[in-house]
Amino acid sequence: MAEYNPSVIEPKWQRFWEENDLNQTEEDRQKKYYVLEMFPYPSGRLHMGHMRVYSIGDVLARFLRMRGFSVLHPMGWDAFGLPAENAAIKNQVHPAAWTYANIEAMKKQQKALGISYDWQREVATCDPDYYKWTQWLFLLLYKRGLAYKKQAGVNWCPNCSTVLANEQVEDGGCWRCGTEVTHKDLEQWFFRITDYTERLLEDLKLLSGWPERVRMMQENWIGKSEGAEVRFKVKGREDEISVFTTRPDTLYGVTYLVLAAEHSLVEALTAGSERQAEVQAFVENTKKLNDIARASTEMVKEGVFTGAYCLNPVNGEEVPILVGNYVLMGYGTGAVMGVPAHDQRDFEFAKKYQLPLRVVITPEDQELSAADLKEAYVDAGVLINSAQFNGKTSEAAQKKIAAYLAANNWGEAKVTYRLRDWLISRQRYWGAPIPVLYCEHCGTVPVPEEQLPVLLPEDVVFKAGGQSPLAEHEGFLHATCPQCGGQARRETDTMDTFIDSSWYYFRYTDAQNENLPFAKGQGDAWVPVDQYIGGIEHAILHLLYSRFITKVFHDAGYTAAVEPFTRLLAQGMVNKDGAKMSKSKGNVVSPDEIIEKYGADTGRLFILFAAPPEKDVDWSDRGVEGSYRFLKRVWRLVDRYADVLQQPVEQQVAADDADQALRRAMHTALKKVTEDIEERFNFNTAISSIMEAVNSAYSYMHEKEDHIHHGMMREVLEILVVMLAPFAPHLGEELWERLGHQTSVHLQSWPTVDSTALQVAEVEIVVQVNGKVRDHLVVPTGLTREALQELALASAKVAQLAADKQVVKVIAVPDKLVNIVVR
RNA sequence: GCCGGAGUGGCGGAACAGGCAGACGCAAGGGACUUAAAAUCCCUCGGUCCAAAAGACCGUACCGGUUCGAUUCCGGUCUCCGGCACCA
Repeated sequence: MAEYNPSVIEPKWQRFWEENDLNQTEEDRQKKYYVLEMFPYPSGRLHMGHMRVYSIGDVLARFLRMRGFSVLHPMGWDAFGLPAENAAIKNQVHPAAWTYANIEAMKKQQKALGISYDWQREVATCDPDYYKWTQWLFLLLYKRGLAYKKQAGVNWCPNCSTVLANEQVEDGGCWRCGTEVTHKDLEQWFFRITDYTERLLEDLKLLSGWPERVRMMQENWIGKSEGAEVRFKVKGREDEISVFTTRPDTLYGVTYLVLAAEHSLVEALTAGSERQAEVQAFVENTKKLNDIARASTEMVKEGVFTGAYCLNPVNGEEVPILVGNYVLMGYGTGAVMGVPAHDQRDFEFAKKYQLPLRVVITPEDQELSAADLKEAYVDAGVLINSAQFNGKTSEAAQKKIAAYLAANNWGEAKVTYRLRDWLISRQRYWGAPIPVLYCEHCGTVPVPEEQLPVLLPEDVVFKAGGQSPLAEHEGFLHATCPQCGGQARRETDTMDTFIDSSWYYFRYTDAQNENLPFAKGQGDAWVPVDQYIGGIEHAILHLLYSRFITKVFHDAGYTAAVEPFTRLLAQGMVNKDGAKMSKSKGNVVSPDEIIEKYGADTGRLFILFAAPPEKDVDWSDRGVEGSYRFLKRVWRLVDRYADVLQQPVEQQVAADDADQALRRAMHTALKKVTEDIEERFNFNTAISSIMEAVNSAYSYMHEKEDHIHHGMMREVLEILVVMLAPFAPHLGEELWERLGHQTSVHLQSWPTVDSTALQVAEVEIVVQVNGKVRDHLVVPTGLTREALQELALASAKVAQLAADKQVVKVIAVPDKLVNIVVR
C-alpha cells in the first residue's frame, strides 16, 4: 500500500461519516453521557485553543460511544455580540451576514478536524428560533420577580458604548476591549442573582468534579462575610447610620464612624454647618478619582470631620462622624465603624487624625495599653472595657453582642456578600431585544409570550459611537400596548450575550422544539452535562450565570437538575515560545496549516500528547513532527501485516514466548489507555502507552519477520487500531478497513482487557540494603514473603554488604522488593 | 493581606495506594541503509568521580520530621502562577 497520506484519507472518511449519519446521537442506550465543549464565538477562524478543546471532547465522546453510552456531543455558536457590530460599522456588512459567513467557515474547519458533532442539534444564539427562547427566559425571570429595572450607578465602556455587568469588568477595564470603565447613572434591567447567592455558594460543595481553583474563584467572587449590622443614632436628629462589621466583639472600642463620599446622609449632616464647604470639596475630590485609584491599597487614607456625632448604642458614647475616601458605597452599608485599636486601617487613620484609641480585646497572656500600641491588635482574644461582656472570648462575644443588639433593636447578626445583581441591559443592536414595552397608561408591560420573538429589524444604520441603532429605528420603536391597545414604546436595549450562553446546553437536548425551549423529558434525559470542557476565563462569568439560570429553571419546574455541569475541565492555553499566540508577536500557528501539512489526526494527537489537558502547552513544531512520525510508524506496522493476515493459515501453531509478550504488551496498553481516559483524562499518558505498545510490536517484527502467529497478530493489531481511533479517527478508519473490515471502527465496542494476557511467570524484584537498591532478582511471580526473604539474603551482593553486620529486620513486598536492614 | 495551585534532566512531561526517580516524546550524539540527501530502522542519553567498564556517591525548590523505605505523608521556608482585596 501507499504511504500514509492524511490529505487523501481524512476527507474520504469525513465524507463517509456524513453520508452514513455516523455522528448522530444514539438516544436509546442504557447509560447516557453528555459531553460538551464551550461553544465558540464565530470569529471566523479556529485557533489552537479551539483545536485543543475539541480534541479533548472528541476523544471522550468517541471513547464513550465505544463503551456503550448514548453520547450527546453537540456544537453551536455564541453568535450575538459586539465584534459583528463593529465589523458592520467598519465594512458595511450586516452583522447577520458577517456572523453566518463566519459560522460556515468555522464549521468547515471543525469538520476538517474530524470532530464527531451531531450537527442536527446545532444552535446559533442569533437565530430567531433560538433568541425567541432567550426572550422567553427573560419573561420567566420577570414573572418570578427576578428581572427588574432600576436606576443605578453602572459600569460603562466608552469604547463599546454600552454598560457592563460587574463580572465583565477586569482590573477596572472592559473584559472585551480593555478600555477603562467609567460610571454612569442609568435606568437598567437587572437579574436578581443575589436571591440565589447562598445557594450558589452552598452548592459549590456538590461540584466535586470541578477544579478546586474554579470553585475557589466563585467563592471569592460571591465573597460571603459574616458579622453584624449596628445602627448608630445621629445625635440631635432622627437619622440612623447603619454599619456592617465582621467584628461585633470590638463594638465597645468604637471611637469614630466614617461614611463613604456617596453616602446619603453626608449632605444632610453638614447642610448649613460651618463645615459644609470643606466636606463638599472633599466629597467632590473623592468622587473624581476613578475606581482603580480608589480601590488601590496604595492610596493615602484621608477623611474630614462632618461636625456631627452619633451615639454608640451599647454604651451611649458620642463618637464623631467623618467622611473618608477609603469607604466604598458599593459594599456593606457605605459606612464603617472605626476601631483603631483592633483594625490596622483604622489604626493608621486614627493616628493621622488624632482620634482616640481604646483597647477592648487583649491576648490571654498579655496586657495592652492604648498608648503603647505600635499597630492594631487584630487577633481574637478576651474582652475588656466592654461592660457585661468582659472576660468573654472574641468568638463567644460576637454571638452574644449580636444577640444583645437584636434584643434592643440596635442591630442584628448579618451576612454580607460581594456579589451584586446581574446588569443585563446592553445598548447595542446585535443581541436579543429585551421583550418589554413601555405604555403611556400601563407602564412597563412584558411582551406576551405568543408575540415572541421580538425580532431584530434588519434595515438599520450602523455607525460608530452614539446610541444603539434600535433606538433610532422608528418601525421598531413604536408598538401597540398588548394590555390597553394604546401607544407604547419598545425597550431598545438588548440582552447581555451571557444570557444566551447561560442556557444553550438545555436547547441542544431538544434543539428543534418549536413550542418550548426544550421539553422537560428531553432536558432531564441529558442535563446535567456530565463533562464540560472550556477555558478558565469563564470561571466566574459564564459558569456562575449558567448555575444561576439552571437553578431558576429548577425552581420553575423545567428541570430536575440543580447544577448544570457535573464535571468541569478547565483546559490550559496553547502558547508558543512561552507566550500566548498572537498576531503581534508573530507566533501564531493555525489549525489549518497543521491540517494541511500533517493532517488533523497528527494535530489532535500532538496537542493531547504534549501536556495534561488542564495545563498550558507550548506549541512545538518539532513535537508535531514526532506525533506525525508516530502515526506513520503505526501505518507501516499495520501495512506490513495486513496482507499477510489476509492469506489463509495452513495450521495454527501455539503461541511462543515472543507472541505472548507482544499480546501482553498490547493488553497492558489497553488497560492503561482505558483507565487513563475514563478515570483521569490523562490523554498524554494514554498516548504514551500506545507508543510503548507499538515499540514492542516493532521489536517483535524484527524478531519474527513473517513468521508470526496469525491469530495473535490480528488481535493485537485490531486492539491497537481501535484504541487509536478516538485520538486519530481518520487513520483508525483507514487501518480498520485495511484489516479487512467493512464497518466503521467507531461502531466497534471498546475491547476488553484479557487479564490472563497480563499474567507473567517471572518478575524482577529489587533487593535493597538499608533502603538502597543493591541487587535485582528475577523470581517466579507470587512468591511468599518468606521465600523472597530467603532468596534475597542468599544474594551475593547482600552477603558482601552484610558480612560483618547484623541483620536487624527484613521487609518483603511480594512481586516488588525486599529491604534488608543491617547494623 | 486573605484564599487556592504549582516547583522533577537541555525541553514537554511520567511515576495512579509510601516501594528501582526520569516512562513516552522532543532535542543531542552514534550506527545501519543510500553515490548523496530525505525518509526509515537500531543504539546511547540526570550529575560527579573513573581512560573506560564495573562501581561508588549525589540528585525531585530549600530546611527539618515520620518511616525499613519519602517526588509522594507531616511541620516550616523560598519562588512562581491564579483569584479576591482599603471588603469594614
